[in-house]
Amino acid sequence: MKLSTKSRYASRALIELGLQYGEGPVKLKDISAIQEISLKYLEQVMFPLRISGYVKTMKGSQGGYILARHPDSITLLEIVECVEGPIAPVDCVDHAELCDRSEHCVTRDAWIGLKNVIRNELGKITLAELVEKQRQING
Amino acid sequence: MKLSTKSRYASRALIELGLQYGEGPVKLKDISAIQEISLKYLEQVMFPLRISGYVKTMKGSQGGYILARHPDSITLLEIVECVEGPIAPVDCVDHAELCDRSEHCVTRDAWIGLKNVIRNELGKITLAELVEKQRQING
DNA sequence: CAGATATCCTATATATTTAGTAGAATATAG
DNA sequence: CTATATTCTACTAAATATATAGGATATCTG
Repeated sequence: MKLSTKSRYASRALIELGLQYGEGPVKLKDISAIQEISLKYLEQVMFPLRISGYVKTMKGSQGGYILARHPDSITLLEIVECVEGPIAPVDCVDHAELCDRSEHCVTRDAWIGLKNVIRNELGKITLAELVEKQRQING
Repeated sequence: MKLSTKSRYASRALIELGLQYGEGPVKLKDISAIQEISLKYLEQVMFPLRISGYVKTMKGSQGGYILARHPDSITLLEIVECVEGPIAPVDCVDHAELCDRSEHCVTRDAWIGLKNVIRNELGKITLAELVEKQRQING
């Protein structure tokens, strides 16, 4: 039951973008330095976030990343599922056909319940909240 | 955010033991056949459950496994954490010292909240409930 | 006591996933 | 034109997951 570094890096990167929301593009190089994340790896982590429309980019000098949506409208669930794929503690939860016993499996029902509480919890946390907390910490 | 096969196999194996609770030992060979789990792998999965006192074993002919505790007193959380180790979506949740920024990390707070809802959900589900549902399915 | 059986213990193997690294191509500001 | 930043593709090392294998040990039964 671990999140990969992709979720963690993506969350922290988007918080950095949130801190600069409305103030022009932020370079990955800067995020990489502040958050101590490999630049090259961060580029890959950001890729699906761009494809899914959470961030926009501008190439070239003075380019960088900006949030494509208001921080209020982005949840931690969206970030995690975007970079990590759909959250499901067991594959059969989303794909019953993977296992013969899915139709009459009591544990599967438990895993479905688990999936729901995880998604519900992460869905309640918005990027805006995280950014605001970060602002208070930064002072 | 995946559970390993250990959690899934352990849960299903303990349900089988629960179905026979009070009726003598159950052989892994039988569980292996019913649940379609490799016998040799199942032996390894059961090991920590014995060490932690969830099951007792009897060697030799007519031997096998029995629950060492009443199904009412065993939760899915205990089973999962026994075979898989403590549940924490990110390592820093249980070990703040792993990361310099733990003290002032807003994402870590979110991961702690996530850990809590996961453990709470799994902690509410008892083996007895799962066994009872399985009985109804078996007819 | 002998033999069948089932667990116990340790070692090894394979496949997949994770977490990066590397380098060249593309686009843009100045 | 040049420096800069993203884009795209490929590759790799390490860790983890998922087993398989074989022999040792203990126990019931005849």
